[in-house]
Amino acid sequence: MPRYKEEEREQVRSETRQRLLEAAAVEFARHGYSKANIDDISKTAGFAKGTVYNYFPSKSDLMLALIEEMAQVHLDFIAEHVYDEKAADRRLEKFFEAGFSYVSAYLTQGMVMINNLYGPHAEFKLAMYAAYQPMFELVSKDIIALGMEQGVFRNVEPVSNAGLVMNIYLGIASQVNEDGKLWIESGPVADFVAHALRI
Amino acid sequence: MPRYKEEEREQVRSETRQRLLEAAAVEFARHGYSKANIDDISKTAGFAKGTVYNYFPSKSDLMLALIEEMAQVHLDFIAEHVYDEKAADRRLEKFFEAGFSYVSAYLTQGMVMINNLYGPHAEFKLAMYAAYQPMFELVSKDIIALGMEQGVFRNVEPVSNAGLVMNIYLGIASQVNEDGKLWIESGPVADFVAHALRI
Amino acid sequence: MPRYKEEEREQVRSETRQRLLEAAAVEFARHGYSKANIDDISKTAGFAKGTVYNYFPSKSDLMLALIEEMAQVHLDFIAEHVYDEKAADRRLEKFFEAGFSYVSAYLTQGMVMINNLYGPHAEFKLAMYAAYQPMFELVSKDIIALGMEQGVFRNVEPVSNAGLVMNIYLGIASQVNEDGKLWIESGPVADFVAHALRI
Amino acid sequence: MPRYKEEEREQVRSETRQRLLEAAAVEFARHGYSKANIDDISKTAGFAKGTVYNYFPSKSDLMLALIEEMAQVHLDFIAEHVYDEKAADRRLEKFFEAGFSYVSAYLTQGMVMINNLYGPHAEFKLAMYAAYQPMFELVSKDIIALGMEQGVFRNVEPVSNAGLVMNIYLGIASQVNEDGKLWIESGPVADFVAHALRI
DNA sequence: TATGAATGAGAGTTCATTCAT
DNA sequence: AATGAATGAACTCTCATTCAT
Repeated sequence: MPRYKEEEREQVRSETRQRLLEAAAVEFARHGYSKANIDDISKTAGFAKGTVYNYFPSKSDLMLALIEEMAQVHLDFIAEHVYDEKAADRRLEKFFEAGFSYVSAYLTQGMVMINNLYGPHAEFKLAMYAAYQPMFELVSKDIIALGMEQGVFRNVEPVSNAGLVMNIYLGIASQVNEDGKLWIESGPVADFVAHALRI
Repeated sequence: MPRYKEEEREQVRSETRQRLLEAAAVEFARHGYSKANIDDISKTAGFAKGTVYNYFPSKSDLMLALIEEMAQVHLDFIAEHVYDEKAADRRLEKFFEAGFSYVSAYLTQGMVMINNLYGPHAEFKLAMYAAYQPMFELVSKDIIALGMEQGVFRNVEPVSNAGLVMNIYLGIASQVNEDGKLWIESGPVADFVAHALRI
Repeated sequence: MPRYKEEEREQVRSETRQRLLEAAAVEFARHGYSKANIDDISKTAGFAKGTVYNYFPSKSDLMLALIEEMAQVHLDFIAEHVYDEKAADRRLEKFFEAGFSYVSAYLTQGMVMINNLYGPHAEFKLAMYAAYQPMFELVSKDIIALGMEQGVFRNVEPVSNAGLVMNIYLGIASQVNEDGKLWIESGPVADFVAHALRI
Repeated sequence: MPRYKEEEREQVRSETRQRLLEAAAVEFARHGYSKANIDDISKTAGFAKGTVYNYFPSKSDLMLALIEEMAQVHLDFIAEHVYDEKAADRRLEKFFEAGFSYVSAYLTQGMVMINNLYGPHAEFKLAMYAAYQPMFELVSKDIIALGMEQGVFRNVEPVSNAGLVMNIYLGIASQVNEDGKLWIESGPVADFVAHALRI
């Protein structure tokens, strides 16, 4: 049996899919979902128009797949840094630090994230909420609730305060410029939030 | 001279324009800028397609006009309440209270504001920044800087902290549901921010 | 009130619609439903592509409207001649005579009729059956059953024999060539059927 | 010489070809020629897309090959039964009986036959006429002309009357439902035609 | 001032066909 | 002999915009 051939094919498919997702992020970021067009996405990925449809049934499925992928990478990126620390206030700092690094490093993905979160497509908004649930929990449990246990944060409602923290993060993240610069650094932001939460 | 006729005509034009802007808000909110269509906007306003073009040169000019109009109403609404108070911390409370009232009362306008702020159209984003500059100044000067003068807020950078406050406001405002409900009330939010700013 | 303008508009719409239906018949006849394309239909009618969609919501709705229209004209054409006669056997002759005239005169419509009746589109086939029900009844009641009453036809089941007569008509009609010629004339066919039905 | 290997390969090719033809019949019957697609045909046959092109140069060649094959089977099926009888009127009965059995037993092939005969593809229509010529001759010579020789049929033009008989057969055959049922049985039809031809 | 018929560029999607493996 | 990834022409449908009335 041509098992070797099989694997090779799988490899090719996987790489093509990845290139398409990256190209989709670029185009969605540049023009927004509605104005981005499949032809350009394919071309950007180095393929012909039809190839997209060998991998994703429709434009919106392409976006949904991209959302999944982005959320995973984003979470991994942040978690890796946050869990380096044990103290909740240090974790808070790391959250903003890593978070801002992410949007600087992944400019296009960041824009797509923001567009979906605040944009008019209910379908994508819901998919975002679902995909970002783990990150939300990281903040509410492994930072805020933890800080309360550790006695560094005052007694607040972890869920709604996690909401505020995420809001602040995303609001600022939405304002990266095209060089990956933000109008404020992670330090002052963490500071602001720490003041709000500290005992 | 038929001055009286002139005024009457001016009156009609003004009302038609207003109805078109309101209809535009409804349709832009419902479908987003790209998917909203001129025909539906006219129909919603009770006119035929061509009428839009008698008032606005293009779809994007319609949006730009709407941005102007919305920002004005929004600012008036908030200013009216904020300037009722003299104390900066009370003004902060009023800011969130009035702000949340606005997005509850003006659901469609609120959605359009958010879509433009966080959406992919650079042109509209810039127009938003310009149009919301006065509100930004209200926060930085007449709330934060004032609070520092009054000795209730610690010594912070007024501009960047105004940015944070606006971020928090807009981030939460972006999550109104279709009944005008928000996931958090203005009290806790003002409280969170007050904690962050208070001496 | 601009009643005159209104009527004029109605007039224009009606003519445009008619031209589109005729062009559709031409293109559907020439290439079949699937291969016929909206662009060519519009062009044939002397309009741009988009105009079709100002009159018919979709390609298949265009076909359905065409089926309605054709069936009406077809029935009127045949009924006019058949009801000239009182005797059932004369009516039978007239049915084939007028029927064959119709397919000669309305070449494209005839082809579309046949394609729909015997083609793969269930939706169109059903629409055809519904639209041709009146003609079917003309044959079963006003020819066959009548002939039995008049004592010129033997006692047969009117419905299934009407089916056979329609089959014969349509089968032959399906073989018009592009000059409107048929391989057999109405006389021999009427004769064949008369022999089959005569006492 | 590996003559034995050669035969084995020939065997495989022949079976694959047959399976492809059967799958093509299924898909052409279900969706019509234009909407049927090569991918589904291959999948239905249990092969990958490319395989079709190892056997048939194009989609239309696949249809042409299918037409040949179907006409052969169809003729054999009918001839086998018709030539059992010696008397022309019995042969006529057998013709309809076997004919109707064929379309009941070979539902998909029957549909493809009808679609091609009455459909918009001139190329396929011509191929059908050529492929069904032998059956046409069977009717005109070995039934109608024979019946005239035997003195059971009146003196008619064999060719055009064979046309009528074929028309009747095909017209009725076109109305099989998906269970293989027809709206009329072969008896009454043969009877109708016998009446038409009998002295 | 308001209308709505007509336009045509543009977009998503399908799919016959090719070809390297 | 069989595979299936890639291609790109072709097609349906949408809609901002124009303009004669």
